[in-house]
Amino acid sequence: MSKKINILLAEDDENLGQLLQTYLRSKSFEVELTRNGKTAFERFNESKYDFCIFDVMMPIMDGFTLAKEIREIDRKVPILFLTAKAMKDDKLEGFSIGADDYLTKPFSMEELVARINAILRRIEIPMNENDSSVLVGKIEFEPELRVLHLAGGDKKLTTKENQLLSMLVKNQNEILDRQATLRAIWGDDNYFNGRSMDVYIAKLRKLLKEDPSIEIMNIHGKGFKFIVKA
Amino acid sequence: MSKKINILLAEDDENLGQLLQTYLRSKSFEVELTRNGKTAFERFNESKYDFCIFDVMMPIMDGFTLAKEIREIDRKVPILFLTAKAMKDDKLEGFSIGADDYLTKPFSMEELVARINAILRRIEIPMNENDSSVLVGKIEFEPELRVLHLAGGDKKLTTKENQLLSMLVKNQNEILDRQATLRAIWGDDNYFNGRSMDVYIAKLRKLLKEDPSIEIMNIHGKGFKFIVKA
DNA sequence: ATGTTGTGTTAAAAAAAGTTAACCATAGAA
DNA sequence: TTCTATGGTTAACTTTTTTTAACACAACAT
Repeated sequence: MSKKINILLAEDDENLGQLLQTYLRSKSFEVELTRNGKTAFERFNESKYDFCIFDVMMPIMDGFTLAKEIREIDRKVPILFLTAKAMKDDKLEGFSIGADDYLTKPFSMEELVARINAILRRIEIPMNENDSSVLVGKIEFEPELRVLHLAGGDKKLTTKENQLLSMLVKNQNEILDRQATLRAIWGDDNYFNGRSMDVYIAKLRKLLKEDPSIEIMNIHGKGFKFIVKA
Repeated sequence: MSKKINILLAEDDENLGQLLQTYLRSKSFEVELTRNGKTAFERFNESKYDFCIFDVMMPIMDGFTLAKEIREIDRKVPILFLTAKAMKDDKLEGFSIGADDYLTKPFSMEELVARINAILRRIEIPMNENDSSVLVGKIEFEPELRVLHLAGGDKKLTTKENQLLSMLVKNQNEILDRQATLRAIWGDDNYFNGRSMDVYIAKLRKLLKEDPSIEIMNIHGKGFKFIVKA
């Protein structure tokens, strides 16, 4: 659905760094790993990150200093500290810089992800994709408004029609997995939901047949493929 | 000067509750104190709060349940838990509900305020708006006064019309969950209340139809989505 | 080929939502 | 007090949306 979240991770401990990167990637985050505050700051200025995770104690430039630097050029990007010391003063120093949270080592991966998600819920994730209007073949499709602009006039789509067409278009020229789609839209991939989906495929084919360059192709046993011929 | 932050505090311990309220007020927060989850939920639906602080263990309705209810109708308002138990499971349960932070008793007042500020830094505090007036499309809506300024003249809204429109507007462009809304406004989501809600949706559509850029869209089986077209 | 499973399609049934009006409770006016 | 205006609920009927059924056919396996 939404774009992947970009995380900038600064952790000098080789093992922990790798572990975090691997785990977070498995949770569908984009993770850039740096080994100290200096390089982290450089990376921050080169790319756009949605989230920062900094170890407090690092060589060359520590996490607090790094955060302070970053806050001067970006007062909103969320920062979460990892710290070995559980001292209260540290906590406060972190927050006064503008940290959003901190975790004391050792911590569980689940808790880290839970906290990241709690913070992310707050912020507006700027999506570049302007999916307010998509041109599919010759037909204009507005998923947000659930409208298809056909030659004969606008056609309002129902909830299910809209969801299914959205997924097809988003994965155009790729196989849209049958089971995954059923779970995504119907919540469960039982037999009847499957038949229901087939009914909607038929409806969409009928709606889109005014543009012969569009085809919803069935991949036997796999799913459907939305194709727009050149 | 920015407007005061409105905090909804739910704490059954008389002493701690008073203490927190007093301290937070001294820090220039507006604090509403409630003694259990049930009344807190009612208060939440009546007014607008920028921040929630909930004790986990409370009579009648506990903090987690309260948070779960609130998250269904407001997925953004920050929630911080106060808990006596330091059990890891509890932490996770809290975060998965969408908590932003938690503090284990006993905690220091300074740390509480530091954490509140850390979280508030993230969110857009809609302060400038004399939240007594919202512009929705071309139509001005004053939830506090329960008035819609229509082209033909002012229209006084009934309690239910006002509550429903408020919730729709507050969650505009997002799905307003049918069940959650029923629980929030009608207290219970039985069949008849559902039909009643549909009647009010019809009334609101009729009222708002003078602005064609406004649409109350039904998401079959889920709820309604208040949309203002560009 | 033959049987089995998956898909295409249309129609009927069921569920959800839209709409209008009748109904009911209650608070204030007469 | 009764009457009336108001807000809210229930009822009745309509339309829309979704699911299930039915039957035909295609794809695949044996």
